[in-house]
Amino acid sequence: MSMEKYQIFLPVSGPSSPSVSPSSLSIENPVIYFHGDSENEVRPESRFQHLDAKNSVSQTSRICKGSELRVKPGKRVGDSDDCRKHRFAFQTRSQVDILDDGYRWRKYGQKTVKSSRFPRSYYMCTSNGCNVKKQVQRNSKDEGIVVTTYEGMHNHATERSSENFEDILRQIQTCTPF
DNA sequence: CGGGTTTGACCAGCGC
DNA sequence: GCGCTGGTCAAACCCG
Repeated sequence: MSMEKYQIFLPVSGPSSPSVSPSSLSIENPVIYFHGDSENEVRPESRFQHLDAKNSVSQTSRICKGSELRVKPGKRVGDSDDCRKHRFAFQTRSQVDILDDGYRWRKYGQKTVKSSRFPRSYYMCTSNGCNVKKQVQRNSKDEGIVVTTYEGMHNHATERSSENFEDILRQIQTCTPF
């Protein structure tokens, strides 16, 4: 794995330590991208693009762009704020799509996307009042890589301990200040 | 029976 | 204006 693959994009605001802990996975060469706060005029997308312009980057920005604009009458207006304020994407090399991050997720949709030959799955947190969503998709260039995009902040604690991956995450962040 | 998944339909934004 | 695309809904279904 190249050194460049370990570059990490830290959020300008938002979760200081993302609750991402696929402890049940065989994590190999995690590649993590954090998406900054667009409200603060920070455009981390450009930094994304130099690393992986064709995959998770463009999709992440498209996802949130759509979520901001598409608010149905009387339906979850708060989603747009969460999306703008807290979102990040990361990649893991894994055999399974679903990351065990300690939260409970309900799948609410799956779509085939044009940019990838693999379907994109949509999940929402099942905790009452928690509007966090995530999207999971395999990298079309490398099907061993799973791209996970989180939107929003959990307003509750994890249901299970997720220390294993947090340790890994901490090590990565320590090794690669950006 | 309750909770989660599947899947087709629907809707809105965007590009042409 | 229209078609394409992505995100969400919701009914049907599955499973413990």
